[in-house]
Amino acid sequence: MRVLQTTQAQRLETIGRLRYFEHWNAQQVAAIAATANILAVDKGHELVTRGKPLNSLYLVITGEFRFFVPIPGGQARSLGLVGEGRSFGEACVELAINCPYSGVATTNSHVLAIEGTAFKHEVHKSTRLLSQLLALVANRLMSVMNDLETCAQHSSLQRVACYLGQFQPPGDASSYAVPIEGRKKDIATRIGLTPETFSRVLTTLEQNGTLSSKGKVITVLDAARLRQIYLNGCEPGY
Amino acid sequence: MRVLQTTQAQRLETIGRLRYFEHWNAQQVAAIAATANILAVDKGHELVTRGKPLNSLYLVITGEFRFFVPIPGGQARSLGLVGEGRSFGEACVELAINCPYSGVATTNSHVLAIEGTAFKHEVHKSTRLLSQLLALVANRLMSVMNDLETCAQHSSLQRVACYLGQFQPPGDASSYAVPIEGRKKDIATRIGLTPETFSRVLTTLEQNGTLSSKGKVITVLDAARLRQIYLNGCEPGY
DNA sequence: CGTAATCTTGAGGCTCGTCAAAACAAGTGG
DNA sequence: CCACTTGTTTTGACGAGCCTCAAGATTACG
Repeated sequence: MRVLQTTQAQRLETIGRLRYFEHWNAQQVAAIAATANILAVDKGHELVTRGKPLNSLYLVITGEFRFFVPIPGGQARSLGLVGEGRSFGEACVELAINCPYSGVATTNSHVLAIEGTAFKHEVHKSTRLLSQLLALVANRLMSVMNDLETCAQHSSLQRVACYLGQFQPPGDASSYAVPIEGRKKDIATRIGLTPETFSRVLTTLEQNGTLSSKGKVITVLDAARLRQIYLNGCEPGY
Repeated sequence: MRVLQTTQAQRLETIGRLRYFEHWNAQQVAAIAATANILAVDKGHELVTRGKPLNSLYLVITGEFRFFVPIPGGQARSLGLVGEGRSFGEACVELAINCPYSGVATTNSHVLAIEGTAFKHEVHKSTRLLSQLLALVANRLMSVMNDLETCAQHSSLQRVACYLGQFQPPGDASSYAVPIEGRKKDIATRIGLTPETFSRVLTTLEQNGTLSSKGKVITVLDAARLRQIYLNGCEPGY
């Protein structure tokens, strides 16, 4: 990881292109640009570490980051991916606490690192920015609650069914595609399973016609049956 | 559950006694008091339900509520307790989404129900109130992340060790008390175990001198060993 | 003091994790 | 374009750990 040498003008320009700052006025942007840095992060580098202080918040300009909770002597628990234009670290910066997760670059990436205190200072003067940040943190809370519900399911079948059910579009289409970003391994650990078990469950569900799994493309074919599996658990026949 | 007939003066007086509103000025308090109600909730009544809209946020005046995620055909996953002076529902109200958890009164309780739209309207006009709410939601996020980490542990021993480790006070005292509010059953499901397994793990840890468990009082006696269990997992001898 | 709820203890079955190896996919350099 | 490397996914066999069911002990409460 290295800090790119940038001028204030360059940083302003970068920030100006990010939708994250679309409600920020020129003065607010200038204040945080003055303390910001652009970092080049190599693939595989751990930019933030669970338990360590987090003095900046980060915005992904290009590339992608994977987040997880490390577990002593075992598979880390995945939390998800953050791609271009999205951010992380707000809640830690806000509370000035140690980071509860680790994050590594999945690709060579560029990130904008914004000094936490400057960010807080600007945001806390504006109801508009505070509202925006509040919504972001609240959404993150809901997302984690959702994960928590999924891994609270008893059986591996139910966990997978619960996970896949999230992606059902509004309406009652019985067939829909499930987006798989990143590795299946990460989906597995995210819902509290090993990659092996996750793979086995997918083949089971494929064999009984509930879904089709071809490489990185999973398609739910029978949403009603998926829902039955979720509700009934280990009903005989599955 | 019944709505108590109250006057604006009574509601103002109730709100005035709650620390939650200590940074609210008279005008702000008056605005939400106008839309508020005081509810008497019987023990066991489910005030909020997972998946249902939540149009109010709630403040517990007297009594206590238990929150959980219901799981089809099995033990619900506990989320924790909310006692007097504390609140719930902010994040749902903010995002205007369905409630991700259910909550029941553990005792006959009185709660202040505040109309969500009025609350939002007032809060979003003030940087001070927004900051307060942001901190509250961020803290809740961290709390859930913490739970998530605990139930991500592999073995039941590690989960319990991880849970108990949270309560270690700063410094390196090897002995400390663990507060148990509510039922052990709820601690168990909160960390992804059955009550039976949780009970067994406690007796195991008691037999090897790591802690003492007498009814509702758990005392960690050997914090260093607890930490070893957490780190090493199924090390022989435990 | 009696009823209800919670907690503990016991026995057994089954799911899931572990280990290991093969199949597959993707990216690299010649 | 193809061999090679690296990393991910799949498949198989096996065993441990946890959940389930059930009954007893303990606590809380009216």
